[in-house]
Amino acid sequence: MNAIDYRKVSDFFNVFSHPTRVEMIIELLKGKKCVSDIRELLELNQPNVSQHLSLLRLNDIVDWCQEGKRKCYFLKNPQLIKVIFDVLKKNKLL
Amino acid sequence: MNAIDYRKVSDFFNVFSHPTRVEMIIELLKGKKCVSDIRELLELNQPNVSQHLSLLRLNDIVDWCQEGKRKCYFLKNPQLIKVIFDVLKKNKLL
DNA sequence: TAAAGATATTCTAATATCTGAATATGAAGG
DNA sequence: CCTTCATATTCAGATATTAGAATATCTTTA
Repeated sequence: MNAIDYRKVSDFFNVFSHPTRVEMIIELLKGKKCVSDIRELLELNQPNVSQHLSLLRLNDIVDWCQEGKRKCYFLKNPQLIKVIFDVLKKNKLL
Repeated sequence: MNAIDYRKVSDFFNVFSHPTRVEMIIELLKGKKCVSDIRELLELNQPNVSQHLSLLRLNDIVDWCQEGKRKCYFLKNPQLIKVIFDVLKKNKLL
């Protein structure tokens, strides 16, 4: 009973295991952004942005809302992300 | 100046992005263990354990000491790991 | 409803990662 | 030193992930 789901944990961390996604998440920590904002900020092509966002979506890290023609992405639980990144900062990992 | 090294961050998270390594780390959180202890606990073959441990070593998550014929592995910064996993627990991710 | 802009999906090639088998290295005891 | 036990490294095949091109799907507005 109450066995740890190691896969669930590793899937969560896997979201953060690519530099592009880390950068996306750090940008989203500053506030909601639409796909083309992210595309320009990170200087990536659109499908690449979209693919990484879809992984973030599937892992419940982000959600989005429609704003006109744009889809605006935001962190579902910014507090969680903030806490984790603060821990990294304290440990000189960020 | 002070640019974030996204690769460094993603490399750190990558360590935790495999269920076997998550399980290893959780076991090491309970205390120092030698390779064969880990092998038996996780029911893995020896090279596999060794490979995952080497990744943990290269990323400065663990260190080891010789005890007789055995190599005993331990977390370099258990406090950091503990804090991160506590955050996960609070968020029902663990 | 047609057109245009914004985003998503699919596909492919390149690359990275994982596993397990074989082999190598290193330590302790005789 | 030689043997044995413990661990590490190397290698090859299988699998997964990534970037980018081509294409499809929404959404809004005319």
